[in-house]
Amino acid sequence: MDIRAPKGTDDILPPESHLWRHAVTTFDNLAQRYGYGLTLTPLFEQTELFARGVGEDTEVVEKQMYTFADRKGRSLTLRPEATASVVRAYLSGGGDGVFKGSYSGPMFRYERPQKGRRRQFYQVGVEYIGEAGPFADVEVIELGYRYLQEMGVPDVAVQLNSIGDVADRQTFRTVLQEWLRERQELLSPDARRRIEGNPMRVLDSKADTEVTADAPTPAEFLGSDSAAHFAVVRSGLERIGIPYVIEPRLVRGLDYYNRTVFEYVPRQYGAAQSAVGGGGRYDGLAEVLGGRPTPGVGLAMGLDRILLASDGVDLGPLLDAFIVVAEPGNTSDAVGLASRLRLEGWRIDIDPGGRSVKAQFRKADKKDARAAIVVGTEWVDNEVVVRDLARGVQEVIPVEEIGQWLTNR
RNA sequence: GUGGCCGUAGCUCAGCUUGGUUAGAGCGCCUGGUUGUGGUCCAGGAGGUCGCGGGUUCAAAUCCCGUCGGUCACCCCA
Repeated sequence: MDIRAPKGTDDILPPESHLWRHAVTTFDNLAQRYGYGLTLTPLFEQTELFARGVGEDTEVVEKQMYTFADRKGRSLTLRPEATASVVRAYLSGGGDGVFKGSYSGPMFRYERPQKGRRRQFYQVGVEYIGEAGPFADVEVIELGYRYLQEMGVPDVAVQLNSIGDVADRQTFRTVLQEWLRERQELLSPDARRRIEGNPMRVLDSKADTEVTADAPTPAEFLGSDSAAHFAVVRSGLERIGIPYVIEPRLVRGLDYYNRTVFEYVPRQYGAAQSAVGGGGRYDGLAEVLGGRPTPGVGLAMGLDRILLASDGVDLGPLLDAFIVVAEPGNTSDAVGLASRLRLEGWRIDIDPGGRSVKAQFRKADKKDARAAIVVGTEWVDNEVVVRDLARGVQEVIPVEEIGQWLTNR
């Protein structure tokens, strides 16, 4: 086999894929409980959407996008994230009122793969569009935190910061730029390059932590509105019992953020890519994309990293029963029984290949079935043997009682 | 884009330093341990161009060069 999956992509097969399905359905259910509706957007968009939405000076747009020309020469890009798409979809649909959307699916970034970083990776997320008030921030942050709890990710720290509104950022940016220019020769080449284009990102660069230890932080430049907003976000989180820590240097890498930004970081997590999720407010994004000014706040969580950080979740047995064909002559009856039980909604598998009873039981075990149903000599009396595989006990019951028997297990 | 480590059975690896008869282990897989019964145990079996190409040598998984691939880290992000 000389054709393999492209660099940085993975095949996710059973049984591991069951965990992924669980991750997605858990998120779907949670988002529904918070009033978010499923929002499906294209996996590729006009390149312009990300260039403008995410920001020309960001790492993502500068060198991580999968961009290609289609047959008519249009520049398209596989989505590196979903927020810009959802906001675009909101605006395309009229862009009126409050919109709460959730999504899940693959994102694409051209990077050197490593642990917890793939070229095709999977995110779940929500966007709360059209609401400027701080309780939207609180709700989004809470939802992400609850999700990590449900996914068995232990000891999650919510790192929180406010980088101010557009005006605050402008003031801060100017001051920070000045401060950085004075220390240019101490900074890494990357950081020096960013002074003009995107000075805030120097702050959370690990290479320059020593130099920037006493640099000005966004918090010192919050206007009264932003400060009040942030105060309510914090008290709101405390009110519902979501623990957080203020991280003054957290600024995040995408240009569209303003005011509240946050990340979820599991403590004691070995891999280098520590954040399993993050998000923030993006009140200016809609305008950048050509829509009317619309506030918004959102969240994205990386499934790959969540599953790495998770202690594990118990999915329970994958099959309700495995049907064992005791003699070749019973195959047709057994297949018929499987059909009926599946129609009733039970998860049933069967091996009609004429293997030994022993082999079929082995398979029942391997397939993680709760029970085995043996179709054998009792069939002429309309009976089967039902065996509880976990307990190792079995009994003979009439065929029509199988459903009842499975229900009571 | 930069750097470290690694490519031997489906998976995880040993063997390579001191080149030499049929290349090993564990797990997994298949079959069996008589009478229709799994998960434990026991026995047997299938399965390998030693990533690929070239070189050195009487002889290369083992030494040298190249190449492709994987992996981890930096940068940055989910």
